[in-house]
Amino acid sequence: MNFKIDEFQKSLIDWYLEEKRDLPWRKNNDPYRVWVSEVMLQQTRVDTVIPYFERFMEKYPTVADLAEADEQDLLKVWEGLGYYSRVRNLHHAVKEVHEKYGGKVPDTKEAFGSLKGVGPYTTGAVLSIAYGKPIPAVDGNVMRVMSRIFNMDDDIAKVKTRKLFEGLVEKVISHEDPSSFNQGLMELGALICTPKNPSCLLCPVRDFCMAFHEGTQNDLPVKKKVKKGKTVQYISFILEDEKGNIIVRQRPSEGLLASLWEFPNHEVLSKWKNMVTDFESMLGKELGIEVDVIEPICVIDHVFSHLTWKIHAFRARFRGDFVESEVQKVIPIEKVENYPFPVPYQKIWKAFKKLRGME
DNA sequence: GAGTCGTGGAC
DNA sequence: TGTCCAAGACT
Repeated sequence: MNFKIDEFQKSLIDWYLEEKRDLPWRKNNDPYRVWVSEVMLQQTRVDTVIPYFERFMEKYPTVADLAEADEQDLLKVWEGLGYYSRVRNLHHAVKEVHEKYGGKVPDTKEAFGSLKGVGPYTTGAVLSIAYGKPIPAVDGNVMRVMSRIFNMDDDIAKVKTRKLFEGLVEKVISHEDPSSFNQGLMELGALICTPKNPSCLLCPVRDFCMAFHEGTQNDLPVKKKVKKGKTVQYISFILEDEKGNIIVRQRPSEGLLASLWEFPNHEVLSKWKNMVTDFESMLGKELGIEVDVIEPICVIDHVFSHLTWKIHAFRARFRGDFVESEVQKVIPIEKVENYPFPVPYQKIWKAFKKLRGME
């Protein structure tokens, strides 16, 4: 097959300019705006991101606004979007841009690419879209599209393969319009060159595609399967006093769901005889209060990328002097939702409200 | 290089 | 219910 680069570029870019979706972050090319969208879109679907992006840009329209933001407020805006270190890293990086670059997002690979949370993909995406730089932006879409166009069976789960594709894109990227070229590859992957049942008959670069030529498009890309993680059981109490106050606590600042809030809980240990009574007495000693379980709320199965939680949630009442701290508080029931909670605890809270007839 | 780090939608 | 993800980065 005779692969003419300029014809390939034109076919892809013409198609993109004609068919691109009208998405909120495509309203203009403000580098900060593009940057925020790219961070939100990491491993996250477009439909999920849209409402979060709108709210985020309304609350933090500029670098200066975000630089001055409060960490807990940011987590609340990000609540439910997942991969919470993204927003912490973004905050850190934006503060650096604010202080070190006077609020102007740097336009070089070296400066922008060394910011926290900005990897090879985000570097290429932001610099090509916002500044028109011919730098590859290789994500899952691009690897799928390229592996089909060049009929390559390299395992796209490997870092080495991403680098291979970056080298390839460098050779074929348009220097006229790098933005439309990069976005065109991704848009093609999202709309036409889909993981399953690609719409090859509608594809603008079908004539350049070796996999279509060979009929191998359904076998590509090759990706090693990830093994699913183990299940860990937890027991959790929503603890109320007579006045309707609730105990909440903050998770550690590093690791899974860092700095988000939750209800008191503990992993169910195999040495326990009865998780309800064992946790009841353990919590009572730990917090210096009397704890009485009232009734079960629900059981939540929550699947993460690498493990599963099974949480047994109960209503309970507490009496005595609870000692508060920065990470462990008694708050009025109507203020619970001011705190950022991960989804499994949101579900428990919702079930609790229903049980108590609060909705 | 292999784990860690979320969530909800499609099939 | 199970599987595979979706515009990745960090350790």
